[in-house]
Amino acid sequence: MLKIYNTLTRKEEEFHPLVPGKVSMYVCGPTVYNYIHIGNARSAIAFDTVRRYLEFLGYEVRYVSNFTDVDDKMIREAHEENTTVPALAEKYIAAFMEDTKALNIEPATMHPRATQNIPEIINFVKTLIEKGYAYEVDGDVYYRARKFKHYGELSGQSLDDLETGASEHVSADEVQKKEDPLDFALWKAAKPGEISWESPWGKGRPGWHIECSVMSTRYLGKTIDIHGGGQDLEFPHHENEIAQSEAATGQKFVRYWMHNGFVTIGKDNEKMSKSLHNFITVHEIIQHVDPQVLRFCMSTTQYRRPIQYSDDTLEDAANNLRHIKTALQNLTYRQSDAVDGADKEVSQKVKDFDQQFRDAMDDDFNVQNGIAVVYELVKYANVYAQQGTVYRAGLVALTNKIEQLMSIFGIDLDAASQETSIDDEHIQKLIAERDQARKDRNFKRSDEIRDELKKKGIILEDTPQGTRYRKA
RNA sequence: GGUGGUAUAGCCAAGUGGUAAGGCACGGGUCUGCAAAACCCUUAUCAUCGGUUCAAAUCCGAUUACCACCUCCA
Repeated sequence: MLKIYNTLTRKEEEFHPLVPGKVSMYVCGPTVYNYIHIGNARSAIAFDTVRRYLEFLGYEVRYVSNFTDVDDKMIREAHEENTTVPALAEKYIAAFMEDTKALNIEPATMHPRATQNIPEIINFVKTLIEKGYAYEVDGDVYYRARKFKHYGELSGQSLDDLETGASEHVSADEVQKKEDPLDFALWKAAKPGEISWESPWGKGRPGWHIECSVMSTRYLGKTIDIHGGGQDLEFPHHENEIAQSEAATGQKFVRYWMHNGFVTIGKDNEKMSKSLHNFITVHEIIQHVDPQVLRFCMSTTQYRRPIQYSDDTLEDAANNLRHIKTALQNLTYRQSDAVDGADKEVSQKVKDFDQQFRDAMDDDFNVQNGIAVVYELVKYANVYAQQGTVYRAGLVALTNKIEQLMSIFGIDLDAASQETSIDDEHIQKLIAERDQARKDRNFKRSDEIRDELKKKGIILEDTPQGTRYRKA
C-alpha cells in the first residue's frame, strides 16, 4: 500500500486517488526567463520519478505542469535581452524541453502557459470578487487573505505571525492599496509599455499565484490528487493557491501536497537559487557531465531530502551507474553460451526482489531503499552470470527486471545490454592476433594489443568463455 | 521573533524500542599469464547532556550546530 507524506497534515497517509486507478497531478513549473538550473531539474526529476512509480503500479497518471510566461521577472529580462516577453518565453520553453529531454524527464500530459489562459484567469478573478474574497483598487485586484478561514494551514503559521513578516516587506505603494498586508495580488494593472491584456479592471496581467489555481482546475478538475513543487513554494504560493481555489469552487483543492527538498551547493550547503546567484544551469552542466548520471544521482535521492551538489556526489553516482550497466553487459555476454529452458529459482528470486522494491517505494517513495534492492538484484545477477551453466530465460528475466526497475528512476539501459559489435576489420584482426599470441604465451604482444585497443576505447576482458570486448 | 527540517563510519545513506541495510572510496583476498569485471572479507556504540525502560540511534526533556520558509525562487 503506497503511503505519501502530505505536507498539509504533516503525516504519511495511505494513497487513495479520487478516481480508482487514475491519478491527477499538478506540478508547478518554472518561470521561463532563464535556462533551468539544477534545482529546477531536481523538482522535475523528483516528480517525474513519482509519476513513473505510479505508472509502474498501474495508475493512469494525468500530469500537468505549467510555464509561468509572464511576470515581473519576464518583463525585466525581456527588456534586458532587448526582446519581447513572448519571444523570451519561446526561447526558454524550448530550452526547457531540450534540457528535460536530456534528463529523460517525460513530457507532462499538458504544459499549459499562463498567457494561454487569460480569459479563464479573468473569470476566476471575477468569481472571487463576486464571492467577496477579492477587491479591486486602481486596476489591481487583491485577495482578502483573512477572509479565507484556512489561510496559513499549509505553512503552519498563525495569521498574526505571517502579518509580522509580511508587513516588513510590502512596498509603500502596496500599503496604500491593500486592506491588509497579507492580501496578495490576483491581477496587476499594467505600467506604461508593459505587456497587458484587457480586463474588467483595465489593462493588466495576472498575478503569479492565480495561474496555477486556474490551470489545475481547468485541466484536472476542482479537486486534484497530488500537487507538487519545491519546498520554497509552500508559502506563499501554495497557501495562496488553496485560498483561491477553495474560495472559488467551495471544494477541497488538493488531496496530497508533496514538496521536494533543495539542491544545495558549496561548503555551507546553501540552497541553489536564482536569487543567491549560486546556480548552475542544466544547459551548461550537461556539456561536461553525462545527463544520465545527473538523472541517476537525483532520482535515487528521496524527494524530500536535500541533495548536496558536488563533484564527489556525481562521481559516486557515476560509479554506481557503471556498476549496474556492467551487470547488464555481463548478463548479455553469457547469452552466447546459455542453455535453453526455464530457471525456476531465478523466476522466484526476481519476484522476491520486485516485491522488496515495491515495499521500499511504497513508503513515501523511499528510493534509497529501492535502489538498494536493485544493487542486491545486480549482485545476484553477477553471480548468476558467472555460473558454469546459465539458462537463457534466467538471463532474460534478470535483464528485464533490472531494466524495468531502473526505468522508474528514469534510466534507460536497453542500449547498455546490447553487446557492442565491432565491424572494424582492423580491430577484429587485432583481437584475433591477440588470442593467438596468448595461446603462444607471447604476453608482451598480447598486452600491447590490449593497450592499443584501450586507447581506442575498447576494453578487452578474458573470461572462461573467451575474450570479451566492450566499449569504455 | 514565528514555522518547518536536518545531525548515523572517510563520503553518501537506510534504520521510529531489542545490541547498526546498502552504495562509493580505502585495505586484504579469490579468480586471471598479467589485467579487467565479478565475488568474498574488513571498517561506527548513531551531535551533546539528562530521563523513561529489562532493553533506545529509535520515546521524553534540555542543549548545540547547520539549512530552509516567513519577500521573487523548484
